[in-house]
Amino acid sequence: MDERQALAAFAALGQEHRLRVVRALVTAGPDGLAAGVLAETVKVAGNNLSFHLKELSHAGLITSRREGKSVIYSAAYGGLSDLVQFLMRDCCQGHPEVCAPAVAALDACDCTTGDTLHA
Amino acid sequence: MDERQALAAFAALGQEHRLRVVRALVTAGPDGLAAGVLAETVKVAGNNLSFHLKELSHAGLITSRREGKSVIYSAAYGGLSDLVQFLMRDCCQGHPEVCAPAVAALDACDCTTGDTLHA
DNA sequence: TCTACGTTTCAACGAGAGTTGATATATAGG
DNA sequence: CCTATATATCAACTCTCGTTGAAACGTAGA
Repeated sequence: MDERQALAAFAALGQEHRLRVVRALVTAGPDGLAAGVLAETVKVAGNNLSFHLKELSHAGLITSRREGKSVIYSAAYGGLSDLVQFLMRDCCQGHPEVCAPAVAALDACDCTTGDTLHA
Repeated sequence: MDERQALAAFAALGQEHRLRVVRALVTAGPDGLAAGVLAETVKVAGNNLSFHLKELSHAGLITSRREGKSVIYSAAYGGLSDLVQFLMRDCCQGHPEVCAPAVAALDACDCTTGDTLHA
């Protein structure tokens, strides 16, 4: 991920309604949520939400698929991890203990309770 | 970290000059960089940079200390990790494999080459 | 085909963010 | 004390972003 993409992603997340959308989709999991459901969850008018969803999609943070009359949005987990990686890259110039908290933060994720990683 | 803080942090990072400042400080390490050096690095006028540094500081992403005539800024690694944690919290609702890439992204950090973590 | 529903697009308005230039504060040295 | 350096503050302007309302598009069922 280059600076331009990261910039778009952070700018997208720096907006109340868009951040709530991403959080809702991250917790919702890969099944995602319909645009209408998101509109109720985030309490934003449909047309306005559509604008934000477009921006999030363009920033590579969410993906969409049509299912009948509904459009289902889901979090782009790959894009999110790329963003985290961009932010913390080269954080350990001779001082590994400094950015350890950042890694520990993600370790708190349930992902790591299994033996999928750190095997 | 609550939503309001995360929002301020993401909004702060969603600006070209501020993102470059944070990246410069993250790679610089805990020793930090003087405001003047940052101004040259990011190529922003001093008065303008001051405005951005204030915003980053208020967002909890950087800290400052005075050393003689200079003011030295450094990355607030704790704030950064809190932000990452906020973004990815509850990402594993029954699908641990989904957010694994995000953790793997941070694992690529040199921090994890030592046995400080995952012991 | 017609109607209902869900979602998207468009133009216009209002509010806020970023830049600039001038000015002010703080520290160090002569 | 006076000057030079480093950084911060302020007011003004410009421009972009987010919201709103009206209208269009796409899909499913009668």
